[in-house]
Amino acid sequence: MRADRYNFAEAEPKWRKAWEGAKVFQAGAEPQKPKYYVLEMFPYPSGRIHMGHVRNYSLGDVIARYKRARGFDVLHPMGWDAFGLPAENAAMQGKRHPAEWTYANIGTMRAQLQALGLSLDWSREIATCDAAYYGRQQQLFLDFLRAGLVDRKQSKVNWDPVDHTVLANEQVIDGRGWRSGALVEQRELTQWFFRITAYAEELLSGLDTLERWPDKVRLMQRNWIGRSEGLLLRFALAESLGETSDVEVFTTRPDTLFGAKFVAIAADHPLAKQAAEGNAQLAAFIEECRHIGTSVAAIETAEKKGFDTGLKAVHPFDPGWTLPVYVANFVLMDYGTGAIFGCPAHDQRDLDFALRYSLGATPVVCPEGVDPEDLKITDTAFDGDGRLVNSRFLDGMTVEAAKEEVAKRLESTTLFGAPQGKRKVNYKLRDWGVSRQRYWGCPIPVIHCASCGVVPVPEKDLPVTLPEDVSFEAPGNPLDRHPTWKHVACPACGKAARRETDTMDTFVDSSWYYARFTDPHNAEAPASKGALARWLPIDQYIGGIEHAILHLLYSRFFARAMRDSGYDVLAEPFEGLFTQGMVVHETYKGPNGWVAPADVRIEAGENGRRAFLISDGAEITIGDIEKMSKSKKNTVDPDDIVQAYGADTARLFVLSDSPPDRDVIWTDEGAQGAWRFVQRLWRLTGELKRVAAPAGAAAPPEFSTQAFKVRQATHRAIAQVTDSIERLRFNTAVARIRELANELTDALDAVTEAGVGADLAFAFREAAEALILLVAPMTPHVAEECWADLGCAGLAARASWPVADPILLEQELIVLPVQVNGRKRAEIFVSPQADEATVRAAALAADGVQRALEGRAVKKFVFVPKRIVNVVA
RNA sequence: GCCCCUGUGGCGGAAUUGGUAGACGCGCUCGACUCAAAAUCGAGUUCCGCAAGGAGUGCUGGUUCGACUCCGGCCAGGGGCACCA
Repeated sequence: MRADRYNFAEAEPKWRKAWEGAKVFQAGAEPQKPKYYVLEMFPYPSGRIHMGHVRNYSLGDVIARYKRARGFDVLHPMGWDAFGLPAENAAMQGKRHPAEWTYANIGTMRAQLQALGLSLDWSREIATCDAAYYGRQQQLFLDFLRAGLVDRKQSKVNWDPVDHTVLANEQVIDGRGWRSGALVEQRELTQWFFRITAYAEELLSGLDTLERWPDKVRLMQRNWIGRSEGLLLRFALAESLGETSDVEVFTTRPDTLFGAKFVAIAADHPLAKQAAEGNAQLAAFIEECRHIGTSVAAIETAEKKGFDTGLKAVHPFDPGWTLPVYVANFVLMDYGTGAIFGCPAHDQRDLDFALRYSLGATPVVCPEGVDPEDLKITDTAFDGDGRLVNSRFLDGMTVEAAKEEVAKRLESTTLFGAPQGKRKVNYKLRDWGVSRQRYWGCPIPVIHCASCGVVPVPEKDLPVTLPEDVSFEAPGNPLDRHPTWKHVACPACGKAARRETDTMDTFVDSSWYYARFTDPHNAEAPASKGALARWLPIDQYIGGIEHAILHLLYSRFFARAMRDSGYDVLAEPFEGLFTQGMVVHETYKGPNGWVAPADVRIEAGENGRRAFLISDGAEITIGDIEKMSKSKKNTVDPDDIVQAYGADTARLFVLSDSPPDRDVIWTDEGAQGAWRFVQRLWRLTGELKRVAAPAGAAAPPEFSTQAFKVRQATHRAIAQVTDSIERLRFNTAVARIRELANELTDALDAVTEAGVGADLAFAFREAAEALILLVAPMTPHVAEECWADLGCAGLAARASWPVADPILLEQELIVLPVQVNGRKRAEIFVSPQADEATVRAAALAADGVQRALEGRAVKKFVFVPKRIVNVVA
């Protein structure tokens, strides 16, 4: 017996079981079909899923289910980005082992994700903290080491004094640790680095091939890589300082060389250290520079400060012209050469500095149409284009030509036996420091031997597993404190040696997981050749914009590093990328701070919405709509929604209304709207079933107008929903499905049960099945329930995508708007094939057109077939 | 400071990519059913106007038969980078 209401609580688990039993979502079962790899960024097992996860995985699931219906062998896997600091923090606070904490969270979150009915191949589930996974990562590390893509170098690192760990530059936000928020200090340590800079040019040019990536992300990566072309040039010192007789600078503006007023070097430049040896004041200044420079607050307020070393640099084009050499706090040691020449007239920073130390500013570039005599530099530097002035042999040249001329001359002159200048391309991109002094990460598989140096762990000894018996009582790295773990015999000479106790940055874990999914249980290799070849690249990757730079750039690097270590993978792992928006929610503020939505009652009237506390009825303030966060208490727990309305409602809501790349505002009313539609689908298919032909009925030879119209509505919806899904415009796909539901409701209202002939019955059957299949990627459970109720064979999840019949998309009569002078005045009904003369006659005869013309003559008649008519009078 | 994006009803948004602005949903108003409520169903809902009609996609100027869409200048909001020589 068919119930009036759709009971999701019964239906949803039932259909998930059916899918599981039939192994519908297992990838690779049909190798004869084309492959499609859709992947959402895997979650960190923080404890519970949030609405952002629901949105991310619902988006991916629509694509996965749609592509499956279109005949692809779909790979849609799920795993856990399971290493990282929170597990260790939890261990310190809750005295639980990080592994226990992590796997408990994974258990909870897996159950939550499964309750959403996602079409995932759970047989491929991985966790990066599993030795089966990180052992293969260690293998990759050794491959990269062998290929010369790994470095070990002394380096100044960002030290987080709270988390007791080194942070990558990218993990320092506003001078503070990205997790702890503590002010970062600088320390010198020997660190492991991936040589991502070796791929700077390739990572940059590769962006141009990523046509299915958002422009925004490509631009952000481009800026991050930060390519600039310039010139390395050496200034001779008028008097050598010890061994040092010159200083090399990098500049992108060699054309402004005749405007130079000073040379500035970084505080940690070797020359600065040398000069400070006999100069206590300079040494003090250098020390001062070291203390600022980390926090952004300091950088913003810090003035351009310098200290004159007393050294003089000789101008490359005039032996009699010397420039003072300053140590300056705004010169960075790790970009270019750590030294610059300053041209105050054409660089704002240089000007600020020159004004402070009265170094002058001679303009050497004059914009077109300005008299050089009128050129005055006061407090704003001119960085625009123009022609050279005050520059001897460069005078009159364009900036471009002058750059070329200076480069050419300095390349051919020599200083101390080497060319004085050299063209150079510089990048902002730095090598990727991956060492972390942490326990809960992938151990770096090398051994330090006093006699053999750094020795890679032999492959047969992989994985290097984490010891389980560790304590988190003291700060610092538990691996280093462990009594036995680090003491091993050197694989090369057999003498006592020491294991590397650093673990890898967790960004390493997420840089290749997509490759592991192709062959997740391989015990010999990261993945087999065949699996990589079959599944990569990822056809559609989906995740948050917050990973626009780091994760995506590291993954692109990893693919290249794998390629160059002998793996058969493409340089670009993600062919299509989609960055989805956040789930946001209104905030509520009462007298005692933020109030959770669950504790608020909203009243809406003509005069707007007001919020009241449920507990005592007191009115509270409705605040801004913001990203869901615990601090603002504006979160909605997905479990509560699934409990109250079912998974389909939650899925439908996050897909409706907002385009997927924009933020979606969670509202209770909207959730109820989604719930109503889920119920309506059930009722509507029930009503359609009552008048529809049985499943599999043959098409009648002829269709009445009424039946034909129902078929047209169905096929037009099929075409438009398909197009929307292809373009990832799920909000319009949902809207179009709702429109079809409205049209079918109207069609049902217009007939009586007795008046339905074979043709109309066929049309209703076709419509009901199409409606269900179109909505199935979004609300798969109710679709399955309706599908079964309609008597259709098999599972809706296995059914083919409906195909629109082009003949049914054509219309015999169309509505053509008629404008007079660009304003719509009438509508005429004509055949889409109607010629201009016919349309003109009909248009001019229309009442509204006659009225608007007021007897004036027609000056021009514009006719765009199937679109519009415009009468110009 | 530099770079980028976005501005459409009360709200989220749609618009065949230069061709009927406001699809679809939320909210609201009125009505039906009900003792009542919920649920459901029906009608309406850009603004001004009783209406005829007029105005209208942040502002402003332009191109065009025709502009939310293209171009110039402003304004507002959001994001990224940030002493990168």
